[in-house]
Amino acid sequence: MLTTPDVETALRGASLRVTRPRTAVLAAVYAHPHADTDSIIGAVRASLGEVSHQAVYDVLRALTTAGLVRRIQPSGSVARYESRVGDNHHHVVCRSCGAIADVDCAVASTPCLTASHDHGFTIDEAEVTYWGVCPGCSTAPARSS
Amino acid sequence: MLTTPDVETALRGASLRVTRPRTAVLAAVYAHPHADTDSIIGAVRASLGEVSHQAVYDVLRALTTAGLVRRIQPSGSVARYESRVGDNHHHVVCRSCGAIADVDCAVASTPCLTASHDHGFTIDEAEVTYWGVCPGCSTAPARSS
DNA sequence: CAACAGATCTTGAATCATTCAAGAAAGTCC
DNA sequence: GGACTTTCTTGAATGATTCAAGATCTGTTG
Repeated sequence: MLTTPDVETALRGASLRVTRPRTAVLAAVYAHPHADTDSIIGAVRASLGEVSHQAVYDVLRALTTAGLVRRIQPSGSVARYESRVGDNHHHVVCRSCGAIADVDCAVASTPCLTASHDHGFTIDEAEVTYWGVCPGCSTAPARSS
Repeated sequence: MLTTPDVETALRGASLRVTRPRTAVLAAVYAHPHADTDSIIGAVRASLGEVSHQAVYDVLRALTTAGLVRRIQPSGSVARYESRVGDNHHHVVCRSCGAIADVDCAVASTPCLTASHDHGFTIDEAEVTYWGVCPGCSTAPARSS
């Protein structure tokens, strides 16, 4: 569990002003990895009372820009946020229910960055998304059938 | 260049009915790799005259389901489609202008699939997205500055 | 070749995540 | 404590994508 002072320290460390919405949003991202914006809004409101969705969007963008959280968005999904940053890990996404789990890359640090200079691009990150079916959905038949 | 008969053969091969919108959409995807839906609608209308956007959406979904085209959607981008399927290749995306280029995976066929059974997921695909800056944007300063 | 059945296209509206804008409120620095 | 700037609130707008109902066309059978 992350304490409020921890969160405040993280914010100040990133030269961000410390406000109630910000501490609550950052704490929510830590508490609910891979949560979408709507879930985060819900979590923030549960701890602070009413907070505008716009504030949450703004805060998430500020935190993402500052590098305190990472935004991920698998195809067909809304934006999701996580607090694990800087440790080159990847994600498995369930094709059936959309669940996301972390996966430490088997290969060293930056795996497929080997394809580096193709087409003259200057590549700075390789993002890997594994697609499959989660344990829950592989036993239970797909809801849609 | 792909001829109309080629496209029709591809459609029939996938057990899809051959209609004008479908041949035009499939040809457009072949002609404009990584085009977004709106561009495809434009290309289709250029060759057929008026076609409803709904038809294009339907066709793209049918083609995607049939495996004739692949849908890709990097974070923050709208859906894009490409005709290269079945050859495990990946993409480089320019952070500045959103340009997309193909990258053949340096590693064998299914690169990072090594992380396979983490969390009990049954993984069937590993999708890699390289993020960087394209040649054009790396020389010219970012438009936004 | 004609007719049938079902898939596919057209039209028009709705959804929903995200963003824009303007003013009020709060945080930081002096 | 006060001024200045950033951030939050409120309310509306945007835009890709989807839903729905009816008309039309394709592939197939008689």
